[in-house]
Amino acid sequence: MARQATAAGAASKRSKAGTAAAGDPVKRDQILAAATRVFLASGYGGTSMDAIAEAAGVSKQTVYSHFGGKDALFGAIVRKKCGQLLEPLRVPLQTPRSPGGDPQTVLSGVAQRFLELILAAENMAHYRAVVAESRRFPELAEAFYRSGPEIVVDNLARYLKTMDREGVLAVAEPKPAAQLFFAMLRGDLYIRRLFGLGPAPAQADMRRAVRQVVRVFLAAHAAGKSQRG
Amino acid sequence: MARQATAAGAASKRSKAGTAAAGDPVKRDQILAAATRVFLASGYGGTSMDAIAEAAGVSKQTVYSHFGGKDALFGAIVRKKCGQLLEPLRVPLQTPRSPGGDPQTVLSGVAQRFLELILAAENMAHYRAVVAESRRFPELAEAFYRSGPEIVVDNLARYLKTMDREGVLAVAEPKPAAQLFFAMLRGDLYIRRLFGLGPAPAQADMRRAVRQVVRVFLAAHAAGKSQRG
DNA sequence: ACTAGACTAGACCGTCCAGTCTAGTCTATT
DNA sequence: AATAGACTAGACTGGACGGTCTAGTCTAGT
Repeated sequence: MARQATAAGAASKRSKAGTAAAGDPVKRDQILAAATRVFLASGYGGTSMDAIAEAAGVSKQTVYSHFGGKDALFGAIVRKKCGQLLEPLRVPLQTPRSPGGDPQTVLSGVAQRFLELILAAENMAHYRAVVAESRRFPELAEAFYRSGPEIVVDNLARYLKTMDREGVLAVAEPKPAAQLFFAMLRGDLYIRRLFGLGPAPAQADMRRAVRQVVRVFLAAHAAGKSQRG
Repeated sequence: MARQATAAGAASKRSKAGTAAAGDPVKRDQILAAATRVFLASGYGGTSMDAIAEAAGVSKQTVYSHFGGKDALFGAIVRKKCGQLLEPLRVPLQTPRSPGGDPQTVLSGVAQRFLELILAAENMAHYRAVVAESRRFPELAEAFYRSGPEIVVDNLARYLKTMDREGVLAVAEPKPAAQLFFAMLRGDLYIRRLFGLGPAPAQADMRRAVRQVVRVFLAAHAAGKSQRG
């Protein structure tokens, strides 16, 4: 554990040389990629450092040089995936009062993308790992929440607020409404998948779920209603 | 692992003697209770058989005599908790068209009980354990789903079907509607708790969530609407 | 040619742990 | 008193694993 200082220090110092050839960062990415695969497939406890080194095609010592130890490596891969989580969701709400989108279209798009995201095998595994280790690594659980659910909700809440202001929808409390919207999408399709029951849902299943959720949400927030939440 | 036959056989045979004094089932329950505590607190991988034996105040060998090994013991405690899951929910829908319950009251009751149930620390831990080990023990994940989410949904779906038939609500597809209802309750309150963020929610938070969910659900299924789901 | 630093292969250490085994205790039946 | 069966305490085995260490290779810059 004290060893990491050596390697980390050396690594950050080495960047002075402009040698674009092989070296540090490539190996690092190899390890990160392999570790992601193995950790997400077998969980923290079920993964050995030997297995990671082998999967990365790298010596064990190299793993320890780049990352300090098992905990740190696990943390690194979880955080990295957290950072990538929302990439597919950065599109929709840049256009809050855009011309080409009535609420139903916008919400359907968000819902569809969100559903695809959370049902993707890799993200399921990520979620499972975070939940499983939320006791051992509470910071990771928090990081996940902040970089996933929270951001997504805030984005939608902002959109809903705008729609409310413009009289298109009636959303007295945008944040709880947005939370509910995404909660609805973590429905049966999701928990069945989380438990590994049955095959991956078909596109048709997902579209049906999206339609249902959007329909219910719009029914509750049709303009003119005075509801909160 | 082959050893369990000996003990199990002996145990089942011994029941001929009517000796109500100490003996088998008491120890068994001690072990089960302790194992539940330790497993749910530390997860499968983080729990040692020595720890369980000590927590149960029992010799290690006794643990192995009653249950065949670690896997079997874990399976036993998870299944047992699955069986107990729904006890607090067996009350509500015995009265589908009862006199004293408009849908809002009935649904609020169901929602409140469900929310209390899934937010209880012990059940959270149970859920976390099942999710974490759903790869290693897929049968347990399935058992959980069948004895938890599925039953609850079917109950509510039956109720909604009745309400639809009587024209009190408009629920074209009872089962998806019921699934959505419970999905809404697994909202922000729930995932924050699942990740161990923040303190246990106050009663007021829960009541607010229940109100929101019931309001949205009823808005979408008000009698007269022709919606599906 | 020399050197420095990243890398490899794999031996190695200490620890933890599932599961087994032994020796002995306690209780109840016969 | 003798016996049988459940239990206890704890030593023990075998293997897995996190992490360290050694010896040596390969590549670049000097």
